[in-house]
Amino acid sequence: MKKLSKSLEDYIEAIYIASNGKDFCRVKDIQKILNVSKPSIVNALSILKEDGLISQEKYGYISLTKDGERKAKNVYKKHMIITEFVEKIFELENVEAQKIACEIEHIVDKNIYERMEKISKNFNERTKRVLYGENDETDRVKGR
Amino acid sequence: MKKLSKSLEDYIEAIYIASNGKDFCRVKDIQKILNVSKPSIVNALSILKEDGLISQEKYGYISLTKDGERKAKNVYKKHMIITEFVEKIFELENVEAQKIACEIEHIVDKNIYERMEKISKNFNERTKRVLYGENDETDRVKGR
DNA sequence: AAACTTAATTAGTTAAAACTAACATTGTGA
DNA sequence: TCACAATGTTAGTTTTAACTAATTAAGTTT
Repeated sequence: MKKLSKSLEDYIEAIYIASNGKDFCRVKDIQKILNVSKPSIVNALSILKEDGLISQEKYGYISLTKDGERKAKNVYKKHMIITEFVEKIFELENVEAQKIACEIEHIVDKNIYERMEKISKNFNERTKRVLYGENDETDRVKGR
Repeated sequence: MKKLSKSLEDYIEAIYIASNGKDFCRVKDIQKILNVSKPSIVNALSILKEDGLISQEKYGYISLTKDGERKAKNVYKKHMIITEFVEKIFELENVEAQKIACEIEHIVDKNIYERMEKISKNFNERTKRVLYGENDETDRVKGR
């Protein structure tokens, strides 16, 4: 299965989110999520169709194929992991973190987002203090 | 001063690096750094010229203007900060970190890379242990 | 200084990803 | 049911950033 471009990753992720539990969505649902013109979407859909990641007949519902769903879930998971990581490590609002995740998700490979996941899983107040170099219990013990 | 596109940021950074202390460089020096064709470089130079960030006469040396140098230093500094951060937090080789930094540097804003800087400055073995959830002194004290 | 090599430029093309305007289809309310 | 609104598609354009091939200029060597 060949690699999708950044923008196609965004589209397939948006289709997944737009479907929201159901097994289909429509162009307008994607539009709400991505804020691009309908022709842009239609064009992207035609490529995803060629790649066998979605199916849709003219003027009809859009749905992910097995392959497409696998792909979409991957992208989405990555997105979630990165958002959480960015949110925690830089102390950002979710909305802000989302924005950054959107861009970073096309850059980082598995190795890295697995590390992000690990770090997030472990993250707490102390992590934050240690990270930003504020004093914590350990420092007091050592008399600094 | 208007914002440069990602690729122009890369070009101006490359010019800065290619100049390497001197106050000029040549197209071929940029080519070594960016691995793009000469026409691509020439085209980028024409835009940077229009924007008043570099000066060059035909077939001549390329040099940054005051504005251009300021801009270039900014981009370069950002690049260094991000590289260091990525290197430390994900335990990557410098080369790997560089690659990621190249892409991320066009995404993150001041607020974020200042946080990166802070984190890097403070980073040590203990930070790493805490981040990845391995036991350290504090844990032992607490008898976990 | 003529010939050759290296470097830079010009001209023209390509590809990705967006857009607008115009058109087609579907669905709904009067 | 027919008209209108909402949705989707087509066609054509624009922008950005790359490319190759061909040309021109500069620098070196003999």
